[in-house]
Order: sequence, then structure tokens, then C-alpha cells
Amino acid sequence: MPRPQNGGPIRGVRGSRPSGKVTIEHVAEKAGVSIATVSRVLNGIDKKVSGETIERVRSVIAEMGYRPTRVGRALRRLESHLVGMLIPDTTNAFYAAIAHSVESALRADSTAMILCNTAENPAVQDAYLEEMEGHLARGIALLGAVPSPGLERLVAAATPLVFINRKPPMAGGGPFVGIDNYAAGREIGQHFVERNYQRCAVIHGPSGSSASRERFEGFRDGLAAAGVRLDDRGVHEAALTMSAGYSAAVELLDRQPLPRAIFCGNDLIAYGVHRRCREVNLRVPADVALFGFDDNPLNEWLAPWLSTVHVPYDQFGPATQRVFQRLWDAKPGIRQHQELLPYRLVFRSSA
Amino acid sequence: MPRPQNGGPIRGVRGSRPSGKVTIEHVAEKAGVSIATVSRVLNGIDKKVSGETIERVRSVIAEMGYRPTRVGRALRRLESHLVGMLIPDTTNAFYAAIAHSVESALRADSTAMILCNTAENPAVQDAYLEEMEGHLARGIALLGAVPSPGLERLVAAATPLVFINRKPPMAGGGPFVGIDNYAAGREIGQHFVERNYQRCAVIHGPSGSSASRERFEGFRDGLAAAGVRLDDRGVHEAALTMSAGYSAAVELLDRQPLPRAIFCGNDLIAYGVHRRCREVNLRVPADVALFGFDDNPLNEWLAPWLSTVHVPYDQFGPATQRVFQRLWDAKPGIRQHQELLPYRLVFRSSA
DNA sequence: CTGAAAGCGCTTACAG
DNA sequence: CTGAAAGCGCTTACAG
Repeated sequence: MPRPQNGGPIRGVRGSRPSGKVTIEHVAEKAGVSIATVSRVLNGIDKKVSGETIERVRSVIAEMGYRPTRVGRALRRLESHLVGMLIPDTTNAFYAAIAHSVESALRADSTAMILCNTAENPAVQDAYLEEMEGHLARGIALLGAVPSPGLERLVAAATPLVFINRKPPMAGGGPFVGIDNYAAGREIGQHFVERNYQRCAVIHGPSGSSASRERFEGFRDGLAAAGVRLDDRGVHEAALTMSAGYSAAVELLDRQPLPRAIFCGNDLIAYGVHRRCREVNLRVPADVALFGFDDNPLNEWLAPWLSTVHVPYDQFGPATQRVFQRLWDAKPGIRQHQELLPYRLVFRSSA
Repeated sequence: MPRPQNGGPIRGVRGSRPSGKVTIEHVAEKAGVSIATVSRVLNGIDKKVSGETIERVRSVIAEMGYRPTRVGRALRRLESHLVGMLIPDTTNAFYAAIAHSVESALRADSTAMILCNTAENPAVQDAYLEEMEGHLARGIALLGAVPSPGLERLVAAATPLVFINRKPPMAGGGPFVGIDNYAAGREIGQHFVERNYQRCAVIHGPSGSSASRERFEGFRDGLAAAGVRLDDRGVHEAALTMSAGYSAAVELLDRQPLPRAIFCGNDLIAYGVHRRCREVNLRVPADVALFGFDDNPLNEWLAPWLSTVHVPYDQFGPATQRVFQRLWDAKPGIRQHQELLPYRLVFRSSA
């Protein structure tokens, strides 16, 4: 029998401690059982262990303050209890609220969520996807996915993926959790018609995003259904930020005739437009009506006057959890599933 | 020699794929070398491998699209490349900006950051600390730590911890990255004296937070140095949120005589106070002057009029990275180190 | 009900 | 310059 030559760790967080980390082996020794038995107690395979043994092992665990190392289990099972959550912009309070909802829902299922900020950048997205894969994540939630090679690869590999708010940017990407953006956009178009707004304009989000595209298309079709046409010069594309909204408004409000009403791809864009309106002394809604989207949690503080579409961010977490569960249970057809959440137009003073 | 009986994974993300994950063993086989050699190439131990072999292994890696599994390495080294970042409130844009800065700085060092939202809750903080420990994190950054048993334990275990913005809530907790809150508070006090504001009030943050406490104490001492005393009834404590600031203002502005100026523990509190001022028709700064803290990134959009203290959130990432590096290099004395960043009072119209 | 043993995917001291 | 082997901390099929 060859003697152990090496294999011990060289350094590390715990390497610096003289005592070292307490492992399952220490517990087993102290309790006078095998590590298999400790493991069974840990995993609640109680029917296979006598009550007395369970008691003894439990008390040793408590006494030693033993906590199993996640990494050991993950490697053995080739699956960790981690779920990666990719979000395009952590400073967007709407996204932060969704992330928080997902985190709570997963935690109740003893799954830990890791938050990753992709900044809408495919390379960063791929870096995080690979990261999560390397940690043997049991799933990945993509809020606002962008097309990328790494995402293609994961889709092909049938990794449990859930697309939130924005549909998968490729065919057969996976299940979707979100609202019917087209229908909501259409309702806004109808509302603009009812209000009899002449010269409507729109500042929509990135057309790479299904959510932005569908909001815009719904809006356009809502107008068209009443015979109102949208002038191409009144259609702008902007990033989903206040400053992008502001910049778009600088351009849009510099030309005559001014639009009578503007549909903004999200609330942040609307905030930016509103600032520009004040700068050039345009009253909202008397001179220009504004409609946003998302019902950003900041509205209450930043823009209690903004008419918008309330997207139920609190429901995203439970819905995402349900979809993951079906993915993990390998329910057939789940990869094509769409979990459509209710939305609701909120009419405040701006439109 | 016993035959292999088991050990194969039962299920998992990759278990569902017929092909399975490509491991270091597949690469070794295809390249006609041992897994040790592949590992050396992977880890850039180039001086120990011939150029020709490196080439061959590299091309096989590329061809097969092999990416090493993080978990394997982490378990072997008893250290992952993960750093946990605990933050008290993801929806606070100031915290989000710091988290983003830390993430960028660590990523440049090929360390991945995991964002965890503690909600200022000790139990949640402990759950995340344990989580990070289980993933063999190489370090943990705590933005706004609260006292908790788990934190005590990690401090005792000499885990690499960095305390950001708020000092460790126990003695010898670890290095600190932030500004001199006391000095900044004091300058605000002096400014109030110079402006000759009578009847100053303060709505400070949680007194469990060193940052909040020092801001308040500095402010009080700044007034006291000029012989101005702070009436106890003008001192309120509030959570660091808009709604808590609003509630405090409801109380504070309900009593006569009204305060002439209010120092708010952070900008969000100031936003809440400002809303209340509008509701009761108090002009800012004519009737009530307001001073905030942090220079929240939202100021530009939400409150371009707010006088505040600019805290250089962009510098927090690089500073945190430097401190971690010294912790990892086991530099002596680093656990007592304080990395003090520059701050600057920003005088806008509110005070 | 319990244990000995294999093995998850890596890294590295040792021996050539 | 390279490989065989040990081992990181777990889980679990198999044998009792």
C-alpha cells in the first residue's frame, strides 16, 4: 500500500487556521459512526438510520458547529444548489425588485441565487454563464438575455434556463416568465387614440429585446387599428436608462411640430424625457403627454404622476420558481412553456 | 482489485445530456498526455511543459470547447475564486454602485463576485456567510455589516473579511474601506453654524451602524464647537430609506417651532423629508434647509438641488481589491488597516 | 440499520 | 519535461 504522498491543500481561507475546518470525518469519528451515516443524517434519510444514532450524530454536529461544505456535495452530485440570475442593470430598481423576488422564492426552496450584472453585454453574459456552469449551477435565470455564443451553447446542452421579462433571443431557448408586452402596448395605443392625441411619438427600448419590440409593435398596431399612423420620424430607439431617454428627448423635442404624446419603452426613459420637458418649458401632460412602462418602484418617489403599465414584479419570483421546478422535474414540453403574468395599465396624470 | 461499484452521478444539469460534460480526462486522452499535463497547461505552469505539448493541449482544449469545472479546483485547493459581497439593500442605488465597482475590480483579478442582499437582517447575513463559506469563498466583503453570531465566528476563524462603508461591528473585525464619516459630519455641522441656522435637527441612520453614528456625532460636535446645542427632540433615528425619512419628517415637521435645517443620514432620507416638506408647503431651502449624505447616483435625476457629501463609490472597488490582496498575501497588520477614501461636501441649493 | 469503498473533477508533490 | 497517484469533502450503490 503506497503511503500518502500529497494531496493536502497548500493554502486557502481555512489553511491559515491552525484548527482547520471541521469535516464530516471529524463528526463521524466523534460520534463513533461512519461518514456514510453522518451523511445520511445530514440528508434526512432518516428511515435508514436508527433514532438513537440520529440523535447522537445531531448532537455532535451541533456541538462541533459542523456545516457541510457545499463544494463536496456539488462535485459528487455534479450539481450545486446554486441558481445564477443574470440581470442587465443592477441599478434599475425594477430589475432589482425582480431579482429580490426570485431570490426569496428560491431561498424558500433551499436554492441560493447568485446575482450577476451583465450590463447588456454579450461577452460579460458569456463570462457569467461559464462561471455558473463551472459552479455546477442547477439552473440559470436570464432577466433580459442578449444573444451570445455561450447562451447558444447552453441552450443546445439543455441546461435548465428560464428567460424572464424578455423572451429567449433564439428559437427553442427555453421557458419564459413575463407579461404579454404586445397586448399591453396595444392597449396604450388604444388609449392614445381615445385621448385623441395627434402626432404620437415613441421612444422604445433596444429592438434586440423582445419586450421592447413587442411593446412598440403593440402600440403601433393599437394606433393603426384606429387608422392612426405613426410617423417614422417620431420613432426613436434608446437604451433603457434615464440618460438615454433624456438624449432621445433632446432630439425629439427639438423638431416642429412637437409630438402631442410620447410612449416610452420604460419608466426610466420617461423620467429622462420629463426632465427635458421641464428644461424646454413643456408642461406634462398639457403640452406633451407621457406614458411609461414597468411601474418602476421609484415611481412613488420620483414620478407619482407617471401613467404606466404595472408589471407585477412580486410575482416573478414564485413564477420563476415554479418553472424551474418543472424543468428540474423534467416535465415534458416545459421548455416551450410561457408563464404569462397579469399586467395592468395605471392611469395617473401624465397621460 | 475491487471493481468500481458506483460513484457516478445520479442526475444533474449535465446528467440530462447524452454527451455529458467534457472533463480534463477527455482532453488528456485526445491530446495523448496525462491529466497532470493538461492541468499544468491550464494553470500556466509553462516552464514545466514543452512548447510543443502546450500547443497540442491548447488546440485540443479549443477544439473540444473544454472549460475546467470550478468546483473540482475549489475542492482540491480548498479555496474557490469566489468573493461574497453582502449588501444591506440592493435597491439603494448608492450600494448598487459600490457593488458594481467592487465587481469590476475583482473581475480584473479573475475573482468572481457574488452579490447577496442581507436586508440588514442578522439571520439573513448569517445564512449568506455560511453559504459563502460552503463555497470556499476566498473572501467576503461586507457593505454595512450587522452584528451576528456567524460574523463573530468568521472573524475568529480569520476568514478574509473586508468591511465597507460601515466599520466592523465588533473589535478586531477586519480592515475597513470607507470615508471618515465623523469628519464629514463635523464639516456639515460647521456649515450649519456658518449659515447661522437656528434650531437644527437631524434624522440619522441606525445607530448600530458606525457610519450613521459617526456622521451624527461629527455633526453634533461641529455644532457644539460653535456653542450651538442640538435639542434632543430634534434628533431622530430612521432606516436609510425614503419612506423612513418621510415618516420621520411627518413627526418632526408636526411640532412647533419648526427646525430651520435638517441634516439627513443619507440622501434617501432627504428625499423622503423633501416630499413631506412639499406636502405641508414648506419651501426648501427658504423655510427648511436640507443636507444629505452619499451623493446617491439618483441625485442627478431625483434631487439635483440636494446638498450632500459626495462619497467616491467608484473608488471603493479598487480599494477593496487592494485590501483583499494584502489579506491574501497575509500582510501583517492588515486586519487593523483602514483604507480612508476622500470625500467632498457638495453645496447645491438645498442648504 | 450500518460501513467500506468508489468516485465526482481537479491540483500537485514526488519520482523518474 | 512528464506521468501515476493521492486526496480535497462529500454521496450513495452495494453488501452485510
